[in-house]
Amino acid sequence: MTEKSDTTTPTHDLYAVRMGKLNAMRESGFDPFRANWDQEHTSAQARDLYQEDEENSPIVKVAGRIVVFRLMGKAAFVKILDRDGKLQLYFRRDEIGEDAYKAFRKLDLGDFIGAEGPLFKTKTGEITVRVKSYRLVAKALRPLPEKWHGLSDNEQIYRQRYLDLIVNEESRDRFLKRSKIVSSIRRFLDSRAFLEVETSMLQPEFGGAAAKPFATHFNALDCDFYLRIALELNLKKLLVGGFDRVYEIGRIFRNEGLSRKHSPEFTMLEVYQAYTDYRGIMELVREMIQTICREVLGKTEIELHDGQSIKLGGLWREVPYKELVIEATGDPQWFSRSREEMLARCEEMGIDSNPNQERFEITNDVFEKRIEPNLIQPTFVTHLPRELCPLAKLTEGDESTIDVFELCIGGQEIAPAYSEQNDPLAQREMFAAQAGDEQQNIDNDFILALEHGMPPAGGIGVGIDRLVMILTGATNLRDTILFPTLKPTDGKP
RNA sequence: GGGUCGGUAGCUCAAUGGUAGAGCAGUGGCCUUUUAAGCCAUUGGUUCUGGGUUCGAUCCCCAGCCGACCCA
Repeated sequence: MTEKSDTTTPTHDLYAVRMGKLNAMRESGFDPFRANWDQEHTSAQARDLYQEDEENSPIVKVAGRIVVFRLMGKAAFVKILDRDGKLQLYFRRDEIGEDAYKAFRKLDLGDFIGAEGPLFKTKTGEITVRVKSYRLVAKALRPLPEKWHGLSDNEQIYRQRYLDLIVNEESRDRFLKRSKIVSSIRRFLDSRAFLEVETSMLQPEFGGAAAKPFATHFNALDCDFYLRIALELNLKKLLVGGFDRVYEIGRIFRNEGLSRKHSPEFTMLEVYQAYTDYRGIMELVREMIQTICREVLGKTEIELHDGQSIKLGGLWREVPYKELVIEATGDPQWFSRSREEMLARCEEMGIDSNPNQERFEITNDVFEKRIEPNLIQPTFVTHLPRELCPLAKLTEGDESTIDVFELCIGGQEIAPAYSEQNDPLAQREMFAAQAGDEQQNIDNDFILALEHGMPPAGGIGVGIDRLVMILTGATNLRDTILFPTLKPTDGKP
């Protein structure tokens, strides 16, 4: 393996120097790759043990990667990084002995060490371990990126995320928050008696959303399968089966382009609750996001780069889709206009709209380009046109719209929610209308389930990556995904 | 897919149609409370790839690859 990495990446001096140090150690009988250390305290735990009365300061045993190395003759300051962050260590020749100090001087940035000693405060007040003994427990053969500017080459950040996590604190912090957000979601839903389930990713048919799937081949059955594009249909079958509060957090795949806001694989939370409707879900999702804010961020206000802030506390604005469109177009009669009239108005407004589109699609262009980007504060956009989703119930009294809301925050759509359609006959009609010439694509399996009876229910899908983006101030979806999809490199590193 | 910008040392970045530079990292030396530690010395380059123009190209031109941003 070592030879292989030598051929894929040119050996440079920094690598050779570190290899030399490793070989010298091995020849002297110490192999850092066979060493270990009992880490008894994380950096944060160690710091918590500090006592002003330093005589009584306990001995701590810590371990981590060396990220700062300041050598000053017969003493040195080192900082190690562990899962809780950084901790400063102070090495002195007269504390650890001549031989140990001599070996210590040969350590490199990036090496993993364990260290033990009492705590003290430096002149500038930083809690530091006065090292009595230490051990090298893994050698880094390659150098870390530059300590001050970190790593800024995007491709390297994504392909070698580990380097980004080591040197870019903001990135490290964002991924820690992502994990906490997900576990906070689980706690919240579990506490309300929702059942977490896992449904199939590999499916013979795909459905539940309008998106192109990734296709794959199942050799044993010699037929094509698809990676799921939504969780919806399976979860509703579980409502039929009597699991009347379910959720799934899982990866879904959509065979579309990449952009700042789109990734071909992303994480979706879908929640279904029986005996409620979209209004009940409205309250559920607001409370869920507010709980996450409290637990993970400790606040409900998020500062944006332009000085504005998103205020997630309290009640959220609620406004019908039609009202927003009429306001944006300045045309109270918008919804009775012809396609031509709509297109003409779009042109006036500088909106590029495909002239072959249906009226609802043109209207949706107005929404996506002129309305959504301005919905910075959390907003429930309600009563969308029925054509936009075939899986929701029609609004009583206005059958041109459906009982849904689209939650927008920070100018992005975060979560669509519906009063779920449970009338199998209406569902079949909606599917048929949508399928047009491709009636064979109607999901009869799903309708069969509905025919057995599904309780009235509300449901919601939350794009976790986008939620993390908003809550952590990321400007690019890929900054919230540890290993985002990239073009292949043809085997080159 | 289109437009704009970029690709130079391990990392972050300069520069020039005429022998390619800095900071950090590395190496050697000084330095026992540093905070991007400091001081002295020093190693390190297929300037993304392939063509072209030119006496001479890292720079100019063309094509390609990769990336970022914007648009579709």
